Amino acid sequence: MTEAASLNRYQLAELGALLAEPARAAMLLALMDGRARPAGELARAASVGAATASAHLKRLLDGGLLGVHAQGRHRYYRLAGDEVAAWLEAMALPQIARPLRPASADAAMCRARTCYRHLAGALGVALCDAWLGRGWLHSSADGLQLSQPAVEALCQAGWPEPVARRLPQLRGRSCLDWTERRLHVGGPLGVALTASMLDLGWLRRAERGRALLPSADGLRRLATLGVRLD
Amino acid sequence: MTEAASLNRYQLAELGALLAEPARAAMLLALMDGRARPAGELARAASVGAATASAHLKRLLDGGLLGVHAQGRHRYYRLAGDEVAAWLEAMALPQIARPLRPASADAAMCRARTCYRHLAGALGVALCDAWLGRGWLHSSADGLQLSQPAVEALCQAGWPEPVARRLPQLRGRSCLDWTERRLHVGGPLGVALTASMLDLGWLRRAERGRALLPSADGLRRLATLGVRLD
DNA sequence: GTGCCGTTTCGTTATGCAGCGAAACATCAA
DNA sequence: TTGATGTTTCGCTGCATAACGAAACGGCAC
Repeated sequence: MTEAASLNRYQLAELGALLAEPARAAMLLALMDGRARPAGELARAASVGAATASAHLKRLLDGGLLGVHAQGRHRYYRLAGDEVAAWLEAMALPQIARPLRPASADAAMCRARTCYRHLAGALGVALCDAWLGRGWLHSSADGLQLSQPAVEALCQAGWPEPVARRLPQLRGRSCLDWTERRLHVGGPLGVALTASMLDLGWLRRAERGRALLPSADGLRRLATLGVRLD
Repeated sequence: MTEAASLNRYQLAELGALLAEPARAAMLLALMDGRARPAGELARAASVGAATASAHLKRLLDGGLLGVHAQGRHRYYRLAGDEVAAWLEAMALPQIARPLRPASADAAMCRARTCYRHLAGALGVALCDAWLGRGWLHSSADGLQLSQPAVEALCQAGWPEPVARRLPQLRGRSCLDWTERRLHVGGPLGVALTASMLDLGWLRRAERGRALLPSADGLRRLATLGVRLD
């Protein structure tokens, strides 16, 4: 059976239908940076009324693509999980778009961005390569793991010690980077690393979109950890 | 801009809409093994009339997902290229399907299958790993290349010499395997290797679907080339 | 030539669904 | 309490399009 190991025609069509509306596509794209957003903001992002947006969000929720948590009179929607983010990333990858229309490459996005909630782009790939090369990351059956020497080095570089000490307990998932076509660190480990770098001010989020902007200090610190951008 | 480096909401919706119809999804799934099929056969695969199928095929063609070549009174449709196949593979990957419905894993598909026109699954990954380990494959900026010692070994194992001699001129593309989550050899090199293994009878296509069945002889020969299935 | 077959085009019908406004519901701030 | 704000539900209209049958257009065989 062609579809035995993956989706059958109805499941595939159902997923396609969820993307088939520009309003829903816009909402999903707006959520790809991993932040949760209230319904009204998503309605504005999609340029539709509140009632329409609500209906679309319900469909995406029922389809398993979104999660939601209520807080006061707001309902915050987010992508349902890392798999959904990875899937969307793959869906929206430029290779297939290129023949349709040349994609305008955004330099900052190529350099560093969030892939859902972890670091991707040239910087993410450089980090993964460098640390694998130094033996700071090793891959086992259940994913990537940080070694003890890496923890020491992170502390040296200014990482808060209690946070660094917990990192080896987290598992990383290698995640294919669509602009670089090489692997970077995702999963709980990738998320934790990225969160710390944001906290430390080595990176900050762009006002809009998924780009991450490394600070001068951040680049210096990363260089001492073997991570260099050409 | 969120979508700067990839698709905007309209392009994403357009692609979604192409998948959103079970009939079109069925046609695409039927073409994922890389073979070209006439319109009538696709109509039957999708369980719709000839007129309806023709309209769907036109939409997929205009959308850039299919290619076509006429031969006599038949028109043979095929996926537009490797990127489309890879994109569909990503669309239909089981991770996102799992929460919707547990996917029934097909043992033969997991072991060996076509990823569009090249070998994927456990066997494809094993081949890639083994040959990279032996230095028979090396990766350069523009992809994977077969080394001369590998050519000699292939000839030893029964590969037709003129074919084997041409292999180092072909470039391979490393392709992420969705069941194994590791890389295998795609691109022109992967296609050529797979075609030869089919010609040699080391593999044969399953009657239906994308599974590839290795013969006892094929497994023996592959083992002499370092490729082993656990 | 004539008939057969695979395919596309045309014309038609019917259905699914996106969109909005109005109203209901919930939460927060006076 | 009352009013303001964020969100969902309901009812409605209009449009896009999937489906089929009939007919037209090719290529092939006799």
